[in-house]
Amino acid sequence: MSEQTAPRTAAGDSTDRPVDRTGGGTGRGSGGTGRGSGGGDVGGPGTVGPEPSTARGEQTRQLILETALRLFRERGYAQTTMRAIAREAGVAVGNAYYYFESKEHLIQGFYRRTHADHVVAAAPALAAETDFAARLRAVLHAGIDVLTPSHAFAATFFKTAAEPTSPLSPFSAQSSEARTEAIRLFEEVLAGSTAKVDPQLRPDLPELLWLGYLGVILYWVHDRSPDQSKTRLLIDGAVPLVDRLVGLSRLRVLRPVTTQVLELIRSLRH
Amino acid sequence: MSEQTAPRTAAGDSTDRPVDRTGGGTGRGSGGTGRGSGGGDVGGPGTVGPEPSTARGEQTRQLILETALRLFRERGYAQTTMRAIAREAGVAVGNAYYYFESKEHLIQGFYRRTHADHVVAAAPALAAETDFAARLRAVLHAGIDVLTPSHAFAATFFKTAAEPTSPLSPFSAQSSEARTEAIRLFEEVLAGSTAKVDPQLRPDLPELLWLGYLGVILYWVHDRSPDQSKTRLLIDGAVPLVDRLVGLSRLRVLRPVTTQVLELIRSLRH
DNA sequence: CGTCCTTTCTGAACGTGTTCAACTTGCGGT
DNA sequence: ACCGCAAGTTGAACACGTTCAGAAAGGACG
Repeated sequence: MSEQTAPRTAAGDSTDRPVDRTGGGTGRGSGGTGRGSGGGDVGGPGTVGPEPSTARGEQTRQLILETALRLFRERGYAQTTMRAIAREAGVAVGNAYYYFESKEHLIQGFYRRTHADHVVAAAPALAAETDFAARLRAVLHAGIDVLTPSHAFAATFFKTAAEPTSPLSPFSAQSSEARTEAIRLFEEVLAGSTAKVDPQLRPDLPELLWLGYLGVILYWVHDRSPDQSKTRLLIDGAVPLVDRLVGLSRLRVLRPVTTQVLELIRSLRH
Repeated sequence: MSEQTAPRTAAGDSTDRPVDRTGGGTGRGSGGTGRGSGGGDVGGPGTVGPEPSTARGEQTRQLILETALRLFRERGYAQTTMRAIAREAGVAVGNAYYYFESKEHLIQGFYRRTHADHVVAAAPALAAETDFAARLRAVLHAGIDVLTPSHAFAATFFKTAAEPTSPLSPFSAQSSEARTEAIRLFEEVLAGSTAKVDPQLRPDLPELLWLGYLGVILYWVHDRSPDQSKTRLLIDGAVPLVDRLVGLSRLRVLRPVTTQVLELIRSLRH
């Protein structure tokens, strides 16, 4: 998809144009859904793509995104056509492309919302628990909880995230903001816990935990068991192991192994 | 892609038909490319999809596949259109669909060839070495060696393999044959080695090594370093760790952990 | 009111993967 | 020779994602 080059041959002419239909006037209520305007939240460089709003056009943007996500959930990603999204939202198909670079980019809206929900769902446990394993377990389960209603269609597009060239890849530059935010959640898992961690492991651990979370999601996507119950088994089984491993990393005897592993990981990161 | 439902609305009529062009007659030499015919190699159930050949039609099939793989390598997967494949192969576009269910299914031909090359490339080392780590390392490097010329375009479609609903997924029923074959390679790594493995781990180890290989490929796909040199680092760094881990699994003290991990994995497999 | 400008919005048109009804071939039977 | 008849082959047609030249809104300034 994203490696297209757009050949452009220019053949037809089509001189005449019907011209009619001056906007259907879809009513459009005024009251907002909260969400303070302000408009200064764009901030740092490298923010997400187009973001071309300076007025009530933001409403249109929301409307299109809302409609798209609803249809994705109702019919699935592939079954939802851009034409259908436009029709249901009461706009022209080109308008959707004014706000979103491509159909895939609509997914980023889904990511953002999902992450926000994840943070909310994890908050109570993070406020109450201090045990590392319990905190990690709660955060992982919260993530799957939030994702669960979307399993059927989420699976079909998480593949695009697996493509390296896609801007939706969790490793892409375009996702760096979302990635940092996600890692922060695991930083919090660690920070609020009583776990004693090898100091040389400490700075890298949140990112490693996030990578582990990606692994869980990868499994979840492929999980065909009812209610994805096996993913729950995976979490409950893996967390104690990770906990034990983190604890063991402080042992004198294992120090060399820890060092070796960390150095390998660091050399591979970039 | 593969979750399409094909709406079918039937609108246009188009009564007339030009009708002309009675086959271009592309010459087509007779000599075969070897490959004993027979036709009894279909064997077990669940073999790969259409497979509709009973004559020189097999030649057409080969021609189309050959052309497709060449174009993929020359221009990339997305840039190669089905029309271009058909044109270059000297057939109609519909003909390609007679032999291959979809554009994606052409990829399976690539998989098969790649795996065959992998086996060949790994053979010398497997014949010479007996050390487990050396054998594993050689097989992993051989896999990447074979894949390397295709890195640019392989990356763009390995994503489809990540989609659970795709028949190209390494976990799908349609891939079970390819999967079994790949695992056999790691079985051989183990069988020909002098390594002493915990007997409870032994039966599962080949599959786990194969999973590890998939992980290496996943990293390789995302590897943007020149010549994917980091993937080589990953292999050289991870193999000794795996080797040590396998060795440690026999220790009395670690027995419970080994058991626990194996039970988790078995419960997750299905 | 008119004139410029930017932002928003439109829908026909393009190239793509895929389908399908009809056509051509090759071959065994009579 | 003729008739089937299945395998092979064709290309127009379809729905889709995406693009683009331009129309409509909405200000700000005179």
